[in-house]
Amino acid sequence: MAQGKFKEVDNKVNFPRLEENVLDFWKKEKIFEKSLEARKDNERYVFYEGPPTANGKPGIHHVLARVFKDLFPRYKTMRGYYVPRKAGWDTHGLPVEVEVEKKLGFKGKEDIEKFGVAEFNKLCKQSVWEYVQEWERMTERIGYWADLENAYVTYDNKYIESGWWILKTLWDQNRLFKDYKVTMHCPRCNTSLSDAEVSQGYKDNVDDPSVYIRLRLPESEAVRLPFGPAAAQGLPVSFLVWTTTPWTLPANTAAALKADAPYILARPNEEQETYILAKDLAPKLFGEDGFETLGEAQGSDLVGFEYQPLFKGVDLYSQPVDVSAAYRTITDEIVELGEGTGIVHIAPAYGDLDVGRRAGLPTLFSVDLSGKVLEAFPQFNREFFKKADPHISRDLKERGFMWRMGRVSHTYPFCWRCDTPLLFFAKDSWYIRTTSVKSELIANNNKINWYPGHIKQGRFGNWLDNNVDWAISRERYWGSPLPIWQCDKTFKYECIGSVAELEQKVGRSLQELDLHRPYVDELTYPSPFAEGGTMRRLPLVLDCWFDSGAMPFAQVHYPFEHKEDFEPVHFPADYICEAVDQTRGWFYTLHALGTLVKQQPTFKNVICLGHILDGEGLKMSKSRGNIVNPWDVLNNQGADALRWYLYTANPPGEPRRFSQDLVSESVRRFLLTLWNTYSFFVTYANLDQPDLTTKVPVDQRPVIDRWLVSRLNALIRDVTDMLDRYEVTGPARAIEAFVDDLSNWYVRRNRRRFWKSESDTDKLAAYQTLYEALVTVARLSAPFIPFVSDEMYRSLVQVVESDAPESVHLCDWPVADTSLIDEALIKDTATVIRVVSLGRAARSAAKLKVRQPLLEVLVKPREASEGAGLTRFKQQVMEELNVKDLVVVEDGADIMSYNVKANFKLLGPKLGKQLGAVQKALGNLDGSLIAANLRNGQPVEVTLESGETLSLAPEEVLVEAKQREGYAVVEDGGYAVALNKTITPQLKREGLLRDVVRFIQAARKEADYQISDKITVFYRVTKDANNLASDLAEALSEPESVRYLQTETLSTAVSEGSQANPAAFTQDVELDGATLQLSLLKN
RNA sequence: GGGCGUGUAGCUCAGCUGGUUAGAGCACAUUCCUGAUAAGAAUGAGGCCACUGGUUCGAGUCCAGUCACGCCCA
Repeated sequence: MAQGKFKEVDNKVNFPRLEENVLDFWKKEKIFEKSLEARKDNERYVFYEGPPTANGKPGIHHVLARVFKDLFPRYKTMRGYYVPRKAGWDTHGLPVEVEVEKKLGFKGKEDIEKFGVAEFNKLCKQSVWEYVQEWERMTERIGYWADLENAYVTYDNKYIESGWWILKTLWDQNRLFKDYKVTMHCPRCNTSLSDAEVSQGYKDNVDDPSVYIRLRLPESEAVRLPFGPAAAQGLPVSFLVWTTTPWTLPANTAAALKADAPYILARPNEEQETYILAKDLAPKLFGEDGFETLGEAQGSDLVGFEYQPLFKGVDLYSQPVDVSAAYRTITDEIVELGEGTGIVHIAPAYGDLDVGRRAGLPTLFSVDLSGKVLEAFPQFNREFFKKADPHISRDLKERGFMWRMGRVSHTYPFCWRCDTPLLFFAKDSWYIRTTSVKSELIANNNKINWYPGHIKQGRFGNWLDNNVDWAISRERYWGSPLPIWQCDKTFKYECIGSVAELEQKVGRSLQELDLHRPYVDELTYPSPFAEGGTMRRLPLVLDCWFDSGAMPFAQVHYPFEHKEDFEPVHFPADYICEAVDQTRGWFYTLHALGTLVKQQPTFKNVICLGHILDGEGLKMSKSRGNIVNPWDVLNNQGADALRWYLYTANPPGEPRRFSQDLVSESVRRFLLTLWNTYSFFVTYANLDQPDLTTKVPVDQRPVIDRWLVSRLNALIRDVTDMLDRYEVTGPARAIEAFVDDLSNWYVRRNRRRFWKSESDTDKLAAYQTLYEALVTVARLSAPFIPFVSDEMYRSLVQVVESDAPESVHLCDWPVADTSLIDEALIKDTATVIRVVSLGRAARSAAKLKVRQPLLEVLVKPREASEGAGLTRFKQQVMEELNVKDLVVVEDGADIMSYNVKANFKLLGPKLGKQLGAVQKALGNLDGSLIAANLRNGQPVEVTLESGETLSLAPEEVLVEAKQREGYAVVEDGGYAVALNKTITPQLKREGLLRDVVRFIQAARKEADYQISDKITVFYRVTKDANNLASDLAEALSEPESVRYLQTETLSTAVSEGSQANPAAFTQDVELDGATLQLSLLKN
C-alpha cells in the first residue's frame, strides 16, 4: 500500500472544537511564522493595518473588517509573496480622554488641570489597554494572522518622533501654518466640542430672535447698481439680510448672494426705502402685492458694493483691524434661497470662516471665548452673548438699521455637559495646507483601485474636490504633542523634527523622557530670534487622525530607521481595508500624507466595507442593545462559518444584515456539504486503500472524471482572476457552486465506483479524481476558511505525500492547467444536469416515482448544438431518470406539439412596431407544420391582420414544445423533457424489485448489520393487493432478477417463507396497499 | 439641507452590453430518494422588480422625478 490510513472523519463534526484544535496546531508548530519565514526573500506584498482603539470590546463589525483584511495577505502568501502583517493600536484622542473623564466624574478641562495632566495621561494610557486581551483573543480565534507581539502603538516615543519628522518636512515646505478654525465652543467649559459631543446636544424648538437688517448703500455706491440710474427713485437703498444671531452682527464683514439667482430692487408699499433681496423671497417678506419691483439683476452682477458698516470691527482683543476688504457684497455657494432674504450676513469668526477665506475677508470678533461681548463694544456691557441679543437689536433699531424684529423657533446645539448654548468660534489652529496639493491628491486617487468602485469618484473623489486645509492641532492633553515652540519675545515659531534636534536645543539627553504632556511642555530653550527670549512649546496636541495617517512612516520609525528600504518594502501599501466611514478618516489621512511626503498614493488597492446591521436592518448600537457578540457565533457555528458567511453574503461595500441563522445557513449550505464529501472520501478510501500516488492519466479516466477535472481547473482559473481583481464575493460563491457540483453530481453519480469490490483503473480514477478535487478545494479555500481547509488538507495530504508542507497555509496557490479545461464538456454536463432536473420534475408531476423504470424519455434541447452533448451522456441521463432509452428530438420531429413564437431579439430591430402583429399571426399557425418546415430550412410565411404577408427566416422564429398525450412533459427555458408514461408488466416487475431491494436495505440498516455482512432473505406476502404476490413470484422466477436482488443486498439466498430463527430480523412493509413480511438473517 | 449608495419572493441575494415566461438558497407545504443520512432531490405556493413619468418595437435593466432606508457631511 502506498499510504497509510486517513484520519477518521467524525461526521458529527463540531466545527468550533475542530477550529480550536487547528489553532493549537498553528501555535505549536508556529505555522504563521513559518509561512512568513518561507517567503522572506521573495517580493513583498505590503499590507497596512488600520489601528483600532482597544478601549472597548470588539464587536461583530470588527470581525468583519479583520476577516476581509486577512484574506488577501493569506492569498498573496500562497502566491509566493512575503507579507509581513504588523498589527497596530490607536491610543490617543478625545474619546479616550472622555472615557477617563467619565470614570473620574470630571466636568471639563478645569477638572483635568486640577487633577494634574501627568496623572490624567497616565490613566488614559492605561485605559487604552483595558480590552486589549479581548481583542487579541478575538483576533486569534477568527484566524486573523497578524504580528500582535510587535504591534505599533501610536503613543510610543518612536512613533511620535516619526510624526514630528513629517511635520518638520511640511514646515520646511511652508505647508504647516496657523489660522483660525471654526469649532463648536462651550463658553462655560471653555472648550471645543467634538462632532460626536455636539450631535448629542441638539435641541428642537429653541426660541431665538429673527432679525432683518438693512445694510445701507451710500449714494456713491447706489448709483453704480445695475438697475438703471433712476430705479431707486431717489430713495435710500439697502441690502436686506436675515439672521437669528444678532450677537454676531458686530463681527459682520460681508453680505453674500447666490451668483446664479435673480435679485430685485423692491420698494414695499408705504415705505420710503428700497431693498435688494432675492426675487423669489420678496413676496414672502412683503406680501404678494405688498411691493413694487424697481429693477432686477443676477446675484453675480451685485458683487463688490460697499455698504455702511454696522459697527466698528475689532479683533478678539478688541484691537482695530484692517477692514479695507470688508463690508461689501460677495457671492458664495453657501447661499440658498430657502429662507431669509437670499442675502446672508457673513461673520467668519462665528461660522462662515470658509466663506471669509474664499473672499479674502478679515476675521472680526464680537464676543470672547467666555461668550461675553468684547470691551470694544462698551454699550453692551460685557454681557453674555445670548443676553446681549436684545440690546444689540435695540441699538441697531435706534440707528435705523433694523427693518424688522421677530422670534423664530429652530434647532440649536447645547453643551451636553452643562446645557449652555454653544457658539461657533474661530480659534487659532494649526493646519496642513493640503489644498496646496489638491490636484496631486486627485491625480493620485485616480491611480487607486477602489472597491466598490463608486467611492473613488463618489464619496472620496468629492471629498478631495472640496478639499480644505487639515486642522491638526487640539487643545487637549492625551495625544502626540505638536512639535512647535514659540519665542516669548518675538512670538516667532520653530518646528522640531526629531528628538535629537530637541536634545541639541535643550542641551541634554532626552532618552528617558516621555514625549507626552506635561513633560514635553517643560522643555524650553533660549530663543534664536531674540536675545534673552525663551522658546516654549505650544500647549497643543495633534489630531489623532494625524497619528493613524502617519502609520506607514511611524510604524517603522522612518526615517530614523528603514531609510534605505522604506520604498518599496514598507511603502506604499498594496492593500488596505476598512469600513466606509474611514473615507474621510484613515483613508484620507493616509492619502494626504502619502501625497505630501512621498508624492504618490499610499495604497494601491482598497476595500471599503459597508456597515453591519442587525436582523431587522437596523444599525447595531449599544443603546438599541442589538449588538451581536462575536463569541456567540464563534462558539456555536465557528470562525470559518462566520468568515464564509461574511464573504458570500453580499458585496463587501454594501451594508449587511446579520443574524446567527444566516451563519447557520452558510454552514449547512457550504461547510457541511464540503465536509460530507470529504467524509465520504475518507470512509471509502480507508476501506479500499487506493493508490493515490501512481496517477491514472486524465485522458484515460472516464468522461465524468474529465468533467470534474475540467470544472476544477476552470475554478482555479476563475478564482485566481477574481482575487487578483480584489473581488471576494465572486470567488467564494464560485467555490461554493463547485462544491455543490462535486457533492451533488460527481459523488452522487459515482458512488458505485467507490463501492464496487474489484480494484480496477476505473475505481482508482474515481478515487484520484475526488482526491485531487478535495485537496485543490482545500487550497483554494484556505484564505477564506483557514481552519477547515487546513484540517482537510493535512489529513488528506500528509498520508499520501510525506514531504508535503505541514499546513495548507505553507502551500503554493494552485495553478490552473488550462489544457485540461474542456469548455464543451462543462457545458454539456450543465445541460445534462438541467435535463435530469426537468425529467425529475416530469416524473413528479405525473406521480411516477424514480424507482419505477420507464421506457423512454424524449428531450428537446434549447439549442440544436446541445443535442450532441446529450447523446454523448445518454447513459448518465438514463440512469438518473431510470429510463430505458433517451431520444433527442429536434424542432419539428413528429413527437410533440409545438408553439411558434417570434424571435424578438432578431425581429425587433427589423420590424419595429409590426412585431406585435407578427407575434399574433404566428400564434394562429399550426406549430407542428411550421416546425417541420423549419427543420428543412424553409422560411415561414405569415399573414398579418392588415393583410400584409411576410416571410420569416428559420432563425427568426422560435419553437416551443407543448404537452403530448401519453407523455409527462415539462418545459422550461427552451428545454422540453417528455417521459413516456407507459408502464409495461415487465417495467412494473422491475420497479417492484427495486422496491424490495430498498426495503431490504432499510431493514439491514435497522438490524444494524455491517455494510459487508452477508445475509439470507425470506419474504412472504401477508396481505395481497395489486397482484403483489403473483408479480413478485414472476419477477423472482427470472434468474437475472434474483441475481440483481442478491448483489444489491449482499444476500446469498432469497426464498419465500417465514424465518423462525430468533436471531432473524423480521419486518412488515407496506407496498401499494399490500403487506410484505421480510426476514433477514446474518449468515 | 447636500453628496454617495441601496430598494427584485416571507428572509438573504443573482439578474452580463435593454430581448421572449425575472432566477437561486433558506423558511413553509407536499412528495421522492437513500450503503454520504443531523445529508440529498423534486413539486407547490409566494413578485404592480419601491413609486411616477419618459426614451424604445421592447425596460427589473437606460433617463428624470418622488418616496423609504443606510452612510458621510452640514
